Amino acid sequence: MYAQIQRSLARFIDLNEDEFEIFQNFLTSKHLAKKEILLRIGQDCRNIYFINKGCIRYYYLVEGEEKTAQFFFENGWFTDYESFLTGSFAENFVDALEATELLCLERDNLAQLYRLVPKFEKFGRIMAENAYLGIRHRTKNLTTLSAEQRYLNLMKERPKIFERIPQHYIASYLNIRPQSLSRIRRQLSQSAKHE
Amino acid sequence: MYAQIQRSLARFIDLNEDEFEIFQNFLTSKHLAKKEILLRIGQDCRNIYFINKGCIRYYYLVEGEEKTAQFFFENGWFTDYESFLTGSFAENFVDALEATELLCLERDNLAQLYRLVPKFEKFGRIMAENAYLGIRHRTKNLTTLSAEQRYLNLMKERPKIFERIPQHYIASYLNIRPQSLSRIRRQLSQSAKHE
DNA sequence: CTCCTTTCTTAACCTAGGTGAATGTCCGGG
DNA sequence: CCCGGACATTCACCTAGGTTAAGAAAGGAG
Repeated sequence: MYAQIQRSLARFIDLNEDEFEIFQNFLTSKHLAKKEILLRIGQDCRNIYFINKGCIRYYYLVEGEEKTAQFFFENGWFTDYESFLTGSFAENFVDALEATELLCLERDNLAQLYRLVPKFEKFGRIMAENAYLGIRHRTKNLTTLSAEQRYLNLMKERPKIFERIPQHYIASYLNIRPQSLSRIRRQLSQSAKHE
Repeated sequence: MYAQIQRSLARFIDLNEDEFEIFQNFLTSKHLAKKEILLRIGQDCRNIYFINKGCIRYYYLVEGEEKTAQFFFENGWFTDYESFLTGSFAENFVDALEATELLCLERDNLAQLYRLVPKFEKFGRIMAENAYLGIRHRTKNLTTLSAEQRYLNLMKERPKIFERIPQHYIASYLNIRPQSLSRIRRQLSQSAKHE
């Protein structure tokens, strides 16, 4: 149950047995059914989550329409950073696209960890840095590439997404309508034929 | 010279005199003329900068065209995070829009600070967290608002920008062409008249 | 297997914002 | 004070992607 998270953590900070045990004792586990909602808008996201198994969608609503900001898979970490860091109400939803198993680390426990094992400041820092690098990359894509380029790019960078996630969610992640994604796919397959 | 940075730092971490002095000794200062380039694409951004005075533009090139990612003013911190954190070559430019005075903290010195004064891990973490929150906000704007809404929004949130920064840079920050910003401004002023 | 829901595709039409080119304005340097 | 270059505006035209509506395919519950 803790093998994956231990491996993931080891990539950020060196912990001895005792330190990892302190960490481990702060964790709780949670199981989500497919489509189950983990976080609703207006809630306080008090946890950082590690995904042992499954797939998570992070999204928000704009005039009733769901906009997907990110997908997370096994061995990934996620949280609603705005809410987690500032204690403010989340402006986002999180749900499970598959049956999913999570490990949860509460904000207060992380704060305690910072005190008990100062090395965890580094963990917190690296989490934030990675979150930053990820969204920076995404934003650059969104502002500089056409929809078609974003689609091709995503296929190259994260082909796994196309094996597990329904197309209309992918469209939403690409910030286009499902119809537009269909159109792009057709155009690409036609221009491929004519070669 | 160090009064501003001390005040800014105090909002993140509590330091005693000695600790601040250690920090201060790691700083160097730098003066930029208007339009002077601080960081070029392909360079390694080895510093975090604090702005004592002036105004900085952070941008990148897409097919020869400058895309403004952010503006920074007095009492703000900035760096090219991708490059600073990973040591990779910067994909961005930084230049001064006005005569600007900076304080510079080198990557290696920050790493030393982490060792000498572990509290600075918290500083590093909060820097990264703030960078994350900032870009997240911007990305949400870019993906959910029309150009006109982004313009109105920016006027409300950061009116200072309009007093100091030429309009074509603002257009670039809004991710539209200068012509489009002109059109939007005209439309707004006309619809204002008809009320 | 059947029915119902969800997902995907196609097509006709629309619109926000890009493009290119011309004109006007302003500002700093000689 | 004047000239050249940078900046802003306007207009005519274009196009990527949105919208609406319909039907086809796929998949889960009973």
